[in-house]
Amino acid sequence: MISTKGRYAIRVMIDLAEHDNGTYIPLKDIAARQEISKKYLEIIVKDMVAGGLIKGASGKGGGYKLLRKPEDYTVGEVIELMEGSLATVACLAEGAAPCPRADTCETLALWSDFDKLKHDYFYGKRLSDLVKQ
Amino acid sequence: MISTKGRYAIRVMIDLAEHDNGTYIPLKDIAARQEISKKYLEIIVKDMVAGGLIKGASGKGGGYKLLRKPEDYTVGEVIELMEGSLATVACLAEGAAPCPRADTCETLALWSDFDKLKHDYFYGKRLSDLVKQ
DNA sequence: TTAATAACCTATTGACTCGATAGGTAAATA
DNA sequence: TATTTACCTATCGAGTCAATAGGTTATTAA
Repeated sequence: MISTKGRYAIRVMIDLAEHDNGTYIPLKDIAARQEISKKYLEIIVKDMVAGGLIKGASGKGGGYKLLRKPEDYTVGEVIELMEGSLATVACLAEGAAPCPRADTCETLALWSDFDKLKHDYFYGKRLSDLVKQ
Repeated sequence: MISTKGRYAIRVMIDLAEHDNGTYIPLKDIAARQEISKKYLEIIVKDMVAGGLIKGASGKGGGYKLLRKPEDYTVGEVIELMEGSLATVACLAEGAAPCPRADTCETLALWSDFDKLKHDYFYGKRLSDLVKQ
């Protein structure tokens, strides 16, 4: 299950893309449009800034904006950043301890084949694919 | 992420398929072969019995056995039973409250298309596909 | 210069899940 | 009748999830 962190992050990205007019978009506006607690969103956009997805500016006239064009973001990178990993099972996550049963594991291919499918799907989707014109 | 419940359940199914000789297989043996705590497996096989995947028999000579042939089990049904749902996001899980934003949600198709892919993948895999000859 | 705005920071919360462990009871067979 | 085995209930510590709360710093417009 993808948690609110990943899901809300994508909605923030879409909102920023749809309301991009060169200026910074205040989180207050995004929170109102998306009907998500602004306080909770703060935590999420903080990670998005740290991860290089968006840029923030303090003070009056401040807010957030995208760093790239919508077609240059993949959904996969957003989810992976926010959720920590896209892996279906723990042993396939980045930085996981090597599994001692890997050589004889009869389910490894099941999971890794699916992970490939998942990776291709989400890295094949771009932010621009989600934005309404 | 698929938890140990789903993953261990599949390994139990594979173990039962590979050691099926008509008799019941004691959980002690499965636990030893799979290197999983027998006590913990008890919780898991209990759900598997309740879900109609396997059958248990008490007493000496007892244990567990499959109810169908390996080719008549799909991986999807095992995971879905053990994890409760195969859904990627909460709003698409069976019995979820209808989302008030569904009509205008710009991410719904993203998730439901992926869920279809996932469903097809896991319901397309059979237990017999995982068993070594 | 000051008031307003908005990001940024740290901490805490309650509910829940995860992955087990523990100890006991009932059933079936050799 | 002793042994084996499933079956049952309860509990646990650690962690995650989805927020809430309150304060500080940065920036700009009046």
